[in-house]
Amino acid sequence: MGESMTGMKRTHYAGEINEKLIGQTVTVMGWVNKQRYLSHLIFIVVRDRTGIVQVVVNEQKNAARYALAKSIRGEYVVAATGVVIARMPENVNPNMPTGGIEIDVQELRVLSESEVPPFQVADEGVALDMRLKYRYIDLRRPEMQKVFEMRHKTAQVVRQYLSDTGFLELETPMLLNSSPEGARDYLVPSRMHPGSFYALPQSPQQLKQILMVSGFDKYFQIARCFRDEDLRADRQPEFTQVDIELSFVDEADVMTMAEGLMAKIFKDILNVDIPKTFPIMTYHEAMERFGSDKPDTRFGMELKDISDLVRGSDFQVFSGALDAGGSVRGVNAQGCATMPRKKIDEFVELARTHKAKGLAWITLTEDGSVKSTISKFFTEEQIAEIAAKFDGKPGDLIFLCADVNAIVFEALGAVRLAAAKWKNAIPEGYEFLWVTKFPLLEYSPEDQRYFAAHHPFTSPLEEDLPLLESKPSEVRARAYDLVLNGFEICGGSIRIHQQDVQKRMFAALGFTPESAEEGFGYFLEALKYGVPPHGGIAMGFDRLIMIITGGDSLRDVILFPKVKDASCPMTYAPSTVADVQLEELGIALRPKKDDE
RNA sequence: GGCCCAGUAGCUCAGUUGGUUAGAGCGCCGGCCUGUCACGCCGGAGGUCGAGGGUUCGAGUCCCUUCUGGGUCGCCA
Repeated sequence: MGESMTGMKRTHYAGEINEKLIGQTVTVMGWVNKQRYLSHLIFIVVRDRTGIVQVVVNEQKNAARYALAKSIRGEYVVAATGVVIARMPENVNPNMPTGGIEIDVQELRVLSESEVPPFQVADEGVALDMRLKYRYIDLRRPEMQKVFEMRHKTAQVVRQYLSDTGFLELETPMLLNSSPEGARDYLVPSRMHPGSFYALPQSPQQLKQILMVSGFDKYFQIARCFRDEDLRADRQPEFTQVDIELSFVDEADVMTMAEGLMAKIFKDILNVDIPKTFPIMTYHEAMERFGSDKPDTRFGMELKDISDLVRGSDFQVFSGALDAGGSVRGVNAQGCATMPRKKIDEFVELARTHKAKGLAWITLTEDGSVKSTISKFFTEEQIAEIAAKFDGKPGDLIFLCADVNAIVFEALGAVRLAAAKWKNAIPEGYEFLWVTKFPLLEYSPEDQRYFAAHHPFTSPLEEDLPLLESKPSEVRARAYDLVLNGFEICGGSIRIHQQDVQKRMFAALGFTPESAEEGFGYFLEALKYGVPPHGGIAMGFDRLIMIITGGDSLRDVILFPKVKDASCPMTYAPSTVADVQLEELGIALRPKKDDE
């Protein structure tokens, strides 16, 4: 049920009604945020995307209209025409932007009725699955409207800035072909070619490089990307990145461009001035100091290597790790000496999830005494020496971990972050950091071969090129990540533009010329016809919006996000399809086995 | 695929050692109130305690299985 709006035309948004309009006749249209009945008066609060405004209905002025108003319920869509009037001083609501005025109704229509909604728009703390199932109601909340307005504005700033600095916004296809390496593809079957499949882009990587071959020189695209991998709070199967590529540039050129873009976004959207340039740290240094390639540098608690202090000790865990070529390192959780034993156990468990065998600790209590899990194996002097290495003070809690470096870094990196969160020691603000010179290749023991850490078109550092065949794991990449508050928000690299280097790269990855041709044929072909030196960067647009809006999940900044099993609670996608559709595509489904 | 946490009214939650008829706030329905605005007051409806099985004289509470959601490891060039 609902009336037509014929004859009525919206003149203002609810949030636009103000004292300047007093005496004017206006028409607002929107959702009923709240009704209040007071004997012969009814107050209806109308909400639209700009705000709310109160409409007054008086029984004595028109009984029929009053009866209609009385039937109105929450979330009905209504149209109201009336005169803007000033409220009597005692009736002003100072908590409401439009609290000084109200609309004295002359015409009221119900454009659409609403069932009682499953939750109230004003409710805080509604469970996520409810919000996602009824996302259209959830999105009516002013906070959500604000998030997506900011998302829009940020996209506008990106477009404006890049256009102004000579970039072209170009669209690449969504229907690509699957390529080896990398994440799982979302596949799209081809009706015209039964048995063949398109793949949705994981990123427009190869195509944007081809655009450089084509001479477009400076390209960008706000591109939807797809990866069929498991979800996380900061990972969705489809997401948006600002994809950028430039020709005739080196690392510094790309980084300067990205710094300018960030400065523009933070100024225009948040009115925050950020540094003109960001600090640069190598991957190696980031791991040594923070145990992470995306460290949150808003707080200290840096990792320290105490291998030399504990070498030759009777403590098997430490000496064993050292003998195996690993290290003993730790992190000083400053001010955490009061951490309850139960909480400490959780930290040990946290380290274990990151494959550490355990976690030792030294508590420097406020009264000057020292408690430690390793006191059996070390003298008081030795423990004092270790504590001194961490600049330990009474009230501190030092965590120690021994293993191969990769595990020590990862475990302590996680411990460092968790300790700072527990202690509430992470200050507000925005800390940017470039992390550079990532390893080019990573060895996979399972597959007994190297994989590209970034992608196979990332250029090695020129000085490391001779190691590509002899010591592949020591080759560093001309890659750079931009880290903001512990989130990787941009990643990019200078690409390989010389055919011979590209061939050596594929060889290092275990491809034969034939298998490389099979997997990347069209791309390798393109590289034969004049390739400018080029590089680029991709910005995780959703993550950036999440940080800008202060959210802690990507789901807060994506309209209709997927949940843990990659389904959509609102549309119920994915779904089965009719047999006839499968037949057209030449697809037969394998019958389910009993144990599935 | 592994591990951890949660699931009680439409929503958010409480529910003691396993013990009478499972509660609250908000919302919803009805009534009253001529300046409400988190309106107030009176009354009312609303429950397969996620599902299934088990232990027990007795299960929201204990055990097993399972489903749903969240977090995380693997995975994510």
